Parts: sequence; C-alpha cells; structure tokens
Amino acid sequence: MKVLFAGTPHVAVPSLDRLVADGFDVVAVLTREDAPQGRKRVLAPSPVASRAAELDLPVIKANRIDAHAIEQIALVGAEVAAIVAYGGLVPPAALEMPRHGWVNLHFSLLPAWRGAAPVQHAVINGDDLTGAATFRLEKGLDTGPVYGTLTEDIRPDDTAGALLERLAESGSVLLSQTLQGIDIGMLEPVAQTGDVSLAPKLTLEDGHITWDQPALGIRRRINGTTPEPGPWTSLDGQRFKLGAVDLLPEVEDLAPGAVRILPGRKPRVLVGTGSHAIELLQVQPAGKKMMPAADWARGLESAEGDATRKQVIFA
RNA sequence: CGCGGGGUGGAGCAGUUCGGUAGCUCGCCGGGCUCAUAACCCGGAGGUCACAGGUUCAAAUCCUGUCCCCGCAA
Repeated sequence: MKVLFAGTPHVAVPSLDRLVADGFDVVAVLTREDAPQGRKRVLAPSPVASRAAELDLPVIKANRIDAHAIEQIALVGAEVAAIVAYGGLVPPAALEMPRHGWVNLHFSLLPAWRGAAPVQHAVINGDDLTGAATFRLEKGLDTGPVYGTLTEDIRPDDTAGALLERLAESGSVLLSQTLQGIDIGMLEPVAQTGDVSLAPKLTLEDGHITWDQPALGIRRRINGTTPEPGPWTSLDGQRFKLGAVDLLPEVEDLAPGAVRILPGRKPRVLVGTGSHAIELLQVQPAGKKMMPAADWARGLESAEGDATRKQVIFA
C-alpha cells in the first residue's frame, strides 16, 4: 500500500521506521521545514527529515499544508496518509486526498487528552494509565473515529519524556497494524466515547514549580514537564532547573520553598512544600549542567563555609 | 556580532577586585581502628589553573584573540 508519512519530531521516527520495516510503500515523507536549533540558531532538519534522508525517501518540507504542499502531496498518489506529530493542521481539502484518508497516531486514550501535549498532561494530572490510539483524521481537534488503541502504565517516577519514548515504540506497532487492517478492508473506525479532556501545548510557565503546592502534585508537575518545557524554580533571581525528586513524607517541618541540606559524605537536599518535604536528586543551576544534588550541596559548602547554615529559599 | 553565567587534579566549588610558586567538600590508592562498614583515624597519588599571544622580575589572577559548556531570548 502506498503511504504518505507525515511527522516531525523524534517521537515520530519509530513509526516511520516501523512502516518501512513492515513493507509499506512509503511514497513520500511530509515534515516541517528546517528550523533554527539551539543558541546559535543553526538551521537543522527535523528528526523525521533526517531519518527519511537516511532511508532515501522523498521528502516534502512544509510548515503548513497549503496549496503548494497539497499539489506535491497529490503527485505522490498515496492511498493513505499516516500522521504522527506533524505539527500542523491538515486542511479539509487535503483530508480526502488519499483514498483511505489520514490515520493519526495519538498518544492518549481518546477522547482523553486531545491536543498537542497528551502525555505531559496525563503525567501532571496523576493518571496511572494512558495509551495510544489511531483514529481517522477529521476536521475537529483529535475528534475522529478510532481504529485501535493500546494501553501503557504510568509509573510513579515516569517522566513525560520516558513515557513518550515507550509510547512512540508501542504506538508504531499499533499504527502499522491499523494500516494493515485498512489495507485488507477489515478495519472500521468507531466513534470516540467517554470523557473529553484537552491537552494544549505546555508553556514555560507550566514548568514553574510553586512550592506551596502539595508534594505529590509537585512531583507530578516535575515529571510531566520533563524534558519539555522543563521544570524550574528560581534561586536568587536566577533560573534553577530541577531533575528527579523523591518524596519524604516523614519530614513535615520545612516551610514551602525552604531548603535544608543534610550534611554527610553524600549531602542530601530537602525542600519544603505545601505538604511534606521533597528531596532533590538532580539539579541544574543557571549556567551549569545538570548535576547530582549532592554535588551542588558540596559546592555550596565550599562557597559559603557551611552549607547547612546558609539560607537557601526557592521561589 | 541578541543578553548573561561559566571552563581551576575524577566530581562540585573557592581563589581573580588589591599579580607573588593552588585551597575546600568529596572521590581514588595505601595503612590503621572495628565482628563489620558507605562510619572514624593516619598517610599518599593526581592539576601545562580551556587554548594562543601580550604586559611584567613574577600571571589562575591584568590585556587581546580563539574554542567549548550552560541559563535567558528567539
């Protein structure tokens, strides 16, 4: 079956690989245009574009599916389009172009978490189960009828990044199976049922940790915003990024945002919250790389003489 | 040339303002104590102070240029 693959970021790559490996005739790959990457704003192709080049597949680069892009898509004559995190809306004019329409791989159990950041929202919300779904694209936002689903447990220490990676792998199989089912005419999508929730793209502010929240919620937010947009707090007016944390239910005497350093060979860094304390395991002060919290505490000691007495407050 | 922080033994940092032969908390190696230990005690190795050039009797420290890392912004 002739397939048009549309996708852009890292998470879409396993799906592209799977379709190729499973013998689908990927006639073209649609991805977003090269974008400036990093501090130096160096123009870089998307992960999907890079992979497509390695696979020697024709690539169509477009930030929007406009008349010009539609023209190019029409030329490749795909029977179905598979779309995974492309990063742009598919206009109605393009929806009916492939005979079997567009099949979207979405990383949630629809209709939960419709939108751009389903995994992040699932983690932040404290869901213990999520999954992936393939559905037929229609005009509404992730509203189309579903072909198939799979489920995935959310572990207490799962970050959105780690979870997304697992879903990208397992989801690629679901996508491939969905296309096979469509190809042999044995698969009919069914309408979504259940509670609808929305998962808009996260902003930088979504990663801002406010310490008056309960510890459990803080950990969910930290995990859910890792690695993007990244959890952070501020220290002395500077950005202070946070890595993994542990809950310490037995420590209840620390004010929200107040830091306590437990001395020792391996110093421990505790922070007060609205409920009980949290232990920071990895931190990244502005201008530094991510480091073990113990290392950061040791450095404080060197700078301040006695870290355990220095007043450190996060805001 | 968008703004800013930084590159000092394996890790994290101090020392740079007012130049004068490198320090702290760990790690590592050896020995001791101990039933034992990641605990404690003693000893030890390990650094062209990112790189290049300049000023000076003398540069981690002052001047110039380059490379790299990171935060913000985009």
